[in-house]
Amino acid sequence: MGESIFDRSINKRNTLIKNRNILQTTYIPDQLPHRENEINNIVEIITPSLNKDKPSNILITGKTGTGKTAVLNYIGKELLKADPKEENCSYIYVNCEIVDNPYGILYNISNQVIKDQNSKIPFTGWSLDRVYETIAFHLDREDKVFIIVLDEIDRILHKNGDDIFYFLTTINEILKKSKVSIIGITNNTKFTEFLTPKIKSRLGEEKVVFPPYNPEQLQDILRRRAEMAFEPGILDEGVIPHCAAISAQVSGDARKALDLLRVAADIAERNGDNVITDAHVISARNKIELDAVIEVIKTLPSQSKIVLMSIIKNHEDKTKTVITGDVYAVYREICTILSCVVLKEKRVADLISELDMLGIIHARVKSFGRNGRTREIELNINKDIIEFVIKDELFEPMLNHKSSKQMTLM
DNA sequence: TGTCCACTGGAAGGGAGGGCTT
DNA sequence: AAGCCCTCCCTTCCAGTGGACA
Repeated sequence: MGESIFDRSINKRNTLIKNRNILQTTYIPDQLPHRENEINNIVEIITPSLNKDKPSNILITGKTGTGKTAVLNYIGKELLKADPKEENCSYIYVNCEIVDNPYGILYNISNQVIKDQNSKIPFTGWSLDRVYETIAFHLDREDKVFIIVLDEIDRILHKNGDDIFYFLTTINEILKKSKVSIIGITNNTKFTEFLTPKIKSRLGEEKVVFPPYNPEQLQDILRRRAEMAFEPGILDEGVIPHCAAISAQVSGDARKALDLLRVAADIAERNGDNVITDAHVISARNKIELDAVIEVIKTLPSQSKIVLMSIIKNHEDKTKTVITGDVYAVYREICTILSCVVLKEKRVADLISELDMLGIIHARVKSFGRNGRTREIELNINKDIIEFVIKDELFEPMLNHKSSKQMTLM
């Protein structure tokens, strides 16, 4: 065997990280420290399901990285241990962020309920009513409790999700034998405000709030993971407190803390350093932020990219404030140059709002008196980064056309 | 004090594209 | 093949509005 270009890289790897898996945010540890109260609380509520009694519906709220998903996954595992053959109770987990339309969610649920390959629901094509009926029919063929966990439940709402909530919360009136109880998870505390009162009260029969971790708790969580993931002695003593402090500042986000630690370790490893230090944590923070931004911009639909480009072009004149109308004018020009479809004002205005929600720009509504009321648009991210990312085949013609000065910047 | 601008925000609906059903 | 259905992206329509200016 000859030498491979990977040899050097492979030798350098795995010197620091013993078990990378443990630092991934998807990893479910055997213990979830500092969530004992929440776990007990939920367990108490859903225990009746083991006797085929319907537990109350639960609405779980808490910011990102407070362990909601981890806890619910953990509970699902434990429930299966208590009832291995699922004779009394089945646990169904659906992440509404991945599939956020009513059909998709029901399809997802049905896939876990209907085991018989031949009666499966097609992933599109049926009417929702038919899907409802089919799911209800299959639920009732058994005689047990179905606990349906809807993670990121607020995502459904924007997509006309009223019907699906109505279905899920009233389904017990149709069922003769089986029972369904819903556990909704959301990080949006205002989520229930948008629900009709009936659905609101049904969905939130019980409420469990996950508070953010404080810095000490975050440190403890990180220490436990680090012990399993790393060889001993490779962590500078400041590293864990530093990771914890950074993420405690934001929202007590354990996911972020773990990301920091993992990426810091990656960076140290790649540099061939023997010890993970504060400096690595700082690089990690920058890298994570930058990567996230780049990823968001990269995956933007091309029309949004053009809108974003229009905003940048408008900002080249530093003296004026950029408003929706200006952006639209430039947007038209760019579309013409690229010879692509020109969307209407309303749509472009909506795309601007979306860019704002993604945090790429800051667009707040402001009144200019006689000059109308519109959005004042600012860039939230370095323009060179955006241009660098957007510069794909789509924009080659435009960048060449506009100015060669711009090109040299990249 | 009222006017009036340049939109905003919400709703409704079209139509293309996925696919099922008969 | 014709008729449905759902979702996504988009257009059309319209009432509503904060504040500079007359």
